[in-house]
Amino acid sequence: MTVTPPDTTPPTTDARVLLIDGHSMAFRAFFALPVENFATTSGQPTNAVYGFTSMLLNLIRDFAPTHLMVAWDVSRASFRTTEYAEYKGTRSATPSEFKGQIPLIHDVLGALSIQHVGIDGVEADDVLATMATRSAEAGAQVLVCSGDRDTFQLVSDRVTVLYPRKGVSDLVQMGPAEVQEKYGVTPERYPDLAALVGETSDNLPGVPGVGPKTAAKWIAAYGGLEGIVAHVGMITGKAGDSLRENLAQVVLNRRLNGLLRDVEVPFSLEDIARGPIDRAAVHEVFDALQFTVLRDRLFQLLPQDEGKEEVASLTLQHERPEPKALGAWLAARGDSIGLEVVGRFAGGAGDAWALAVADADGVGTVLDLTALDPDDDRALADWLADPERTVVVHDAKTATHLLATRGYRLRGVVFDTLLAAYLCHPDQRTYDLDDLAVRYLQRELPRVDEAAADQLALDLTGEGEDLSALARAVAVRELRASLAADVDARGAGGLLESVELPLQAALIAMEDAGIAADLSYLRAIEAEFDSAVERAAAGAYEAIGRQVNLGSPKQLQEVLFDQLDMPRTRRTKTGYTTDAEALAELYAKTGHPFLEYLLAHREAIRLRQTVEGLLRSVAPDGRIHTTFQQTVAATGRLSSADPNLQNIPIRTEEGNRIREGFVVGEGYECLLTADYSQIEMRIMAHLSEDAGLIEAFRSGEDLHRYVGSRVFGVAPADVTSAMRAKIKAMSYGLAYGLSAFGLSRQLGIEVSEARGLMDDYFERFGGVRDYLTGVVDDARRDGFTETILGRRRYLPDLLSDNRQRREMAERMALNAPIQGSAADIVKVAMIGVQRELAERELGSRLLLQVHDELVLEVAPGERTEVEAIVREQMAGAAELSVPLDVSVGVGRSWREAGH
DNA sequence: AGCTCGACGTA
DNA sequence: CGTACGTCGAGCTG
Repeated sequence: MTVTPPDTTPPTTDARVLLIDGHSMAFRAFFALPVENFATTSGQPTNAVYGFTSMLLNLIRDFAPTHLMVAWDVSRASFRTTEYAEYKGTRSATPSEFKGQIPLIHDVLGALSIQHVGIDGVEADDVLATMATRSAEAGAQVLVCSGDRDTFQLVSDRVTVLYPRKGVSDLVQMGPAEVQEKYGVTPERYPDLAALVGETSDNLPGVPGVGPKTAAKWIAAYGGLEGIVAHVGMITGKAGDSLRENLAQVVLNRRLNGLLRDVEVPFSLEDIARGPIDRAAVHEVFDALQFTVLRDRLFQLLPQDEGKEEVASLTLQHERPEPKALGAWLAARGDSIGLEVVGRFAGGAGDAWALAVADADGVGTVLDLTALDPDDDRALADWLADPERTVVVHDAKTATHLLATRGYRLRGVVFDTLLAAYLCHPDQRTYDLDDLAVRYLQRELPRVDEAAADQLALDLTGEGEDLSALARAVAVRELRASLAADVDARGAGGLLESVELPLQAALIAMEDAGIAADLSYLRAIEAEFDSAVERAAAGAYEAIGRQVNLGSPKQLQEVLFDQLDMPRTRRTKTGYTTDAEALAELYAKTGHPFLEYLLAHREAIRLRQTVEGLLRSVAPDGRIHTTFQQTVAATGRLSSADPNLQNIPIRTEEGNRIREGFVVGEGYECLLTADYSQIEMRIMAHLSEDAGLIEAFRSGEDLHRYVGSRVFGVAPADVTSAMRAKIKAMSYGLAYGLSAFGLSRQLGIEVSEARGLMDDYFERFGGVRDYLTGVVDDARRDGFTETILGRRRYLPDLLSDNRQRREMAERMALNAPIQGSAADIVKVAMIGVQRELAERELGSRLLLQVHDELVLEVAPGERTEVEAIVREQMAGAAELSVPLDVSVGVGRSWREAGH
C-alpha cells in the first residue's frame, strides 16, 4: 500500500468533490441495460460500460465537480469477511459478461483522466468514506455516489449521498434531512438502525420482529446503539426478547457496517482534481466501444478547446489567389493534392458549392464554386481534368459526381482514403474522415469556428463550413501515407490499385447512366397491385369481422393467437412470428380464410411498395440512378441503395412483372444481361481442389445432378428431382456454414436424415470438408480469411468464449472467402468490360451489377460485339481450376433479357 | 425526429 | 440453429 502523501490542499470552499463507488454503479448499469442491446460489432458486451459512462457524464453535467474519483472493490475479501465469513455471502458469482467490462471502464476513466483506485483488504466504500471525510474537512462539498446504503452514515452538511433509486439514471440525493425523513434517525445513527434491522444484501441478519420503525424508536429513546445495549434489560415485549437473543449479531453488524474513514488512500484532494482529458485516448477508447452518442455528449460537456492543443500541429496555410491567378496558383501546387468537395448529391442529381484544395506543404484554399471568375473557372476545369496531376480524395465517387454537377471532370485520383480504410477495416459501417484522422494521424479535424481560425492564423472571411472543408482537404492529403502503409501491410495494395480504384470509375459511369424506367407501365402495375391490396384487405377484415392493421405484427398476433386462438408459432424477441412461412403452416393446420387473405395482402403490399419506391426514384431523365456502395459489405460485395436495384423481385410471376418496367433507353438497341452460373460453387471447387467437384464442372453435366449421382450412388439420369433439390440445398448451404439442423429444417426432413446426407456428401467430396475445416482453422490462427485476390475479413470472434458469437464467426469464415472471391471476380470483369467498351469506342454501357449478373445497355449494331466482350471479360476474370460459365440474354426489358 | 424490430426482396 | 445486403411500416423513445 502506498503511503498517504501529506494533504497540502488548503481549505477550498468552492471545491465540489464527486466520489463514485465504481463496482456498485457498474453493476447496477449492467442489470439496468439489456446486454443484448449493448455490444460492439465484434460481440464485446458493453452495457455496463455504457450505463456507467452515461451516468458519469450526467453527474459531471449536473454537478460540475472540480474533483472526481472512482473507488473499486479489489476482491470480495476484506477485513469484514475475515471477521464474518458469511459477509455478503448470499451474493452469487458475478456474471462473466460483467467482469469483462470492468477493464473497459478503467479505460474510459483513464481517457477521461479520472483517478481510480482499489485497495486490498477494504471495500470501495471505505475508500470513499476516507476521501469524503478528508474533503469535507478541507471545506469542500462532497457527493458520494454509491448503491450501498451504508454510505448514509457519511451524510452531513458537507456530504450528500447519491443513491440510485432505479437503474443508474434515477439518482436520489440523500442529505441529512432526507435520511432523517426516510429512516427517522440522523445519518450518524443510520448504521445503528441498519445493525438492528439487518441488511439482506450484505447477508447481515437483523433482529427478527424489529423493523426500521422500532429501531428508530429505540435509537431515539436510548441515544443510539450503545445506549440500547447498555439498557437492553429494560426493553420490554417480544421485540425486546428478540433483541436480547440476537444482541451478539447486532453488535457484529454494527462493527461491520461502520465505514473506515482512515484508509491509506494514495490520493490527496489535489490529486483528484479534474485535469484535461486525453482527447486522442477518448477517441481510441470510445471508438473501440463504438460509443458515438456518448462521445458527442462528452465533447459537448467540455470546453471547446480542452485537450486540443495538438490541432496547432496541423500545418495549414490558407491562401487566396487573386482573381485570374487561380491557374498559376493551382499549377504551383504540384502533386498529391488533397481535395474536398462540399455539396449535396443524391439520386443522380445535386450541386457542389465549394472546393478545398491542399498541397503537400499544407498550403491550400477554399474556392466558392458559385462565384468563380470565368478565367479561373476554365483554369480550374483544366486542372481538375488533368490526369497527370495526382489527387487524393475521401470518397472520390461522390466528389466526382459533385464536380460533374458543375461541369467539371475530375481525373487523376490516385488514392481514395475511403476505399483504403474499407480494405483495412471491412467490417466497419462508416469511415468518417474525422475518425480516420484520429486513428491514423492521432489528430482531430479542427472544428472550424472563429476561435479556431484565429488559432490557425487563417485569414478568413468566408463560411465556417468552407474552412472545415480546407481542414478535410489537408487531412485527406496527410492520411494518404499512413493509410497506404496500412493497406500494404494488410496485403491489399494490389486490390486498391487494380480493383477498387478502377472499379470506382466504372461505378461512377453506371450511376450516371441509370436505367430507363417505363413510367406508364409502372404506374399501371402500381394500380393493379393497389387493388390487389384492397381486395386482400377486405377479405381479411371480413374473415375476422373487424379491421386491423395488417402490417402490424403486434395486432396480427392478437388476431391469430387471442381472437382466433391458433397454435403459437416460433418465438421472436417480442412475441410470436407472423412470417410467411409460419402463416402458411398455420393455414395448413387451420385452413382459416384470414390467413389466405393475409398472405395475399403481404405479397401485394410488398409489390406495391417496391413499385412505389421505384416510381419515386425516377429522375427527370426518365431513368433510375441507384447508388452503388463500395465500402459497405464486409465480404467485398457491392451494395445498391436509393433505390436498391439488387433486390428487385424475380422468383414469382407477379414479381417478375416489375422487371418489365426496366427497359432499354431511347437510342439504344436492347438490354443485355450476363450472369455467372454457380459461381460460388465453382469457387468452392477451386479453393477446395476437390477432384470430384472439379470433375463435376468439367464434365458439363448438370452440377446438382452430377453431385447427386455421386452422393446417392446412382446414375446421373436416375437422380430424381427430389434428390436434386436436396443436393442443391446442401451444396449452397455448405458455403454458409449450414448445420444438419438447419438443413433438416429447410428440407423438412429429420435431423438424422440430414446428418446422413451430409456424411454421404463429405464421403464423396472429402476435399470440400477438408477445405471448410481448414478455412476456419487458418482464420483462427491468422485472425482473418482471404479471398483469391487477398481481400481480408477479420474475425476476432473466432476466439470468443461466447459460443454463439464464436459459431457465428465460424460461419462468416466459411462464407467470406467464397462470397468475397465471387465479388472479386465480378469486379475484375466489370473493369474489363468497361475498359474494352471504352477502348473500342463503343456506345454500349454498363448499367447494373447484381452480384453475379451484369446488365448492359447495347447501342445499335453492337449486340454481337458487346456479347463477345462480356463473355470474354467475365469468363476470363479469373483463372480457376474450373471454367467460369457465363450465360447471356438480351431483350427490350430486364425481364426479357433475363433467363 | 430518430431509433429498433419484424418482415422480406435479392445473390 | 445458413451468408451478404436495403427498405418498409409499426411502434417506441426523446
